[in-house]
Amino acid sequence: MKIDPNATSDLSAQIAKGIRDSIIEGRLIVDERLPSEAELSEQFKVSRATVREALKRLAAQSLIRTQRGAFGGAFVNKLSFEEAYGQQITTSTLLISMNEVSFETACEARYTLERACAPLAAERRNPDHLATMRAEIVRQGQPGLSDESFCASDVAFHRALVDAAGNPILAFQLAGAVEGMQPLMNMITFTARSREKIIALHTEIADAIEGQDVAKVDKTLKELAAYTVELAKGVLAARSQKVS
Amino acid sequence: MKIDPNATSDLSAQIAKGIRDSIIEGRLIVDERLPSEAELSEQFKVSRATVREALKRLAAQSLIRTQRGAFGGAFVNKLSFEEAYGQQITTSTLLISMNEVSFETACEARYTLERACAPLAAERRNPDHLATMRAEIVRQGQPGLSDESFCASDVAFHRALVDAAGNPILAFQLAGAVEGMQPLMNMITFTARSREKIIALHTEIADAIEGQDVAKVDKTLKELAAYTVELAKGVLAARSQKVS
DNA sequence: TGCATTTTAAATGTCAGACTTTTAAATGTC
DNA sequence: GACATTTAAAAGTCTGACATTTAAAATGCA
Repeated sequence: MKIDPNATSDLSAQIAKGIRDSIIEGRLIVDERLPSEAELSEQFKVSRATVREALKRLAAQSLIRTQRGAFGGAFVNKLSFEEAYGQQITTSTLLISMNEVSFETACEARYTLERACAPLAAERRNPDHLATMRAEIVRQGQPGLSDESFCASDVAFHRALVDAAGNPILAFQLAGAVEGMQPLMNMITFTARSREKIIALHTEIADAIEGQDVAKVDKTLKELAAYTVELAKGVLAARSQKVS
Repeated sequence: MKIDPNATSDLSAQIAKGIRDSIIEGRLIVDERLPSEAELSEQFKVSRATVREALKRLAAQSLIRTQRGAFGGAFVNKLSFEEAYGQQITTSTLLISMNEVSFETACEARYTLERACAPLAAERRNPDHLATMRAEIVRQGQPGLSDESFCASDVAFHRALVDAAGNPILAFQLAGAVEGMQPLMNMITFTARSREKIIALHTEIADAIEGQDVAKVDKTLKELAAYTVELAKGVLAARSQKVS
């Protein structure tokens, strides 16, 4: 693994890239220990500080973990679903908030993906998933619930639906679409009437999932998507006024 | 923004978290300049080296960019779709390769999502998308094409399909599912006969997209998914033998 | 011998300070 | 006014030291 002497980027970025490629291409395997910082600084002919910056970059992507003490060091990290979810959500949230993505676009993406999960969820759902969905529906009906808590419960409901599909890769891809929308959703004010309607739709969805009625799930999710966009219309109008 | 004196993690991780939260929650806005490294090291009462490690962590997530020279510094970075795609693909690839995700699971996720895009793609496709798909089909028929190049062209074909849906957020979520599977796909040996069959299916898909025949696209994608899993069966058998 | 304790060495984490390189603004010169 | 030069601020890099953590190795004791 060498570093390009006439590259434009920083040394620490180059070194990080070299190690990252080694991990991605399997030359470094999970739990393998990297050479110590001192050894790496010799190998790459840079100072320890520079090596450390490179390692921090990799740590930020959960590609390595470090352990102090004798026989410690940097180890190739087995990326867990948990960590991957977190990164995915951070990236999605920022992507949506920084690129003036319209509510419609984000909403379309989210519900398109959710509807794709629905057939699998209807087929594979188990009592746990159904119980979670029912519990969240109850929570959503609690009086005095803040808009943010209502949103969080909404996310939990949909998360249960996605989990019911029983495909962790699918769940991972969807985490971003569902949770990355939360900032946008949080701008909505949910009136008592709109909450009632959403809860009714959620109940229909849970019933249909339980009854394994794929067509009904699809239809209701479509309705929910349309209603969500409608609710957002007011917010969007207010936002565009603020800009002008 | 303060740092917890009895936290377990490193100072650089804590500082990075503090700044990261500020960005995510909008207290720091796009293109805003952070204080210089020297100023940050004063604010947080740590050395400049520690501040730099924190900043490198943020740079690795594309949350900031740095510029040298007078009036340079660290700026909150507007996360581009390009950058987000890259991170998403890296994360997905590692997640799949490190967690013994079965070919079936990854394949199911990928085709479930792709099928979800299909109706939108059929509706919104423009001549560019169709041209790209046709071009990739031609490439796939070239004699002497390596398996890896065949795979890469396959990815490009499906990328065009996803792009045709005209929803960048959807495209972003799918990038991981499609491209993250490449290492698994690369394990398959594509015989002349299997290539022929895949090309035929691709042609059917392109035709159906052009003709805006949603049902046909869906049916053909389903077939393609099933055929891909079948092709992988041989590889999977070989892999499980190697383990035992 | 066997167990508890202490020591030790190797590693990361942090710091302080110096020097290098890049960059754009300020200044000077024609 | 156009071009060259200076300058200052900032990131990038290096060096060397010290602090802290950790597990293995050595030691001591019953």
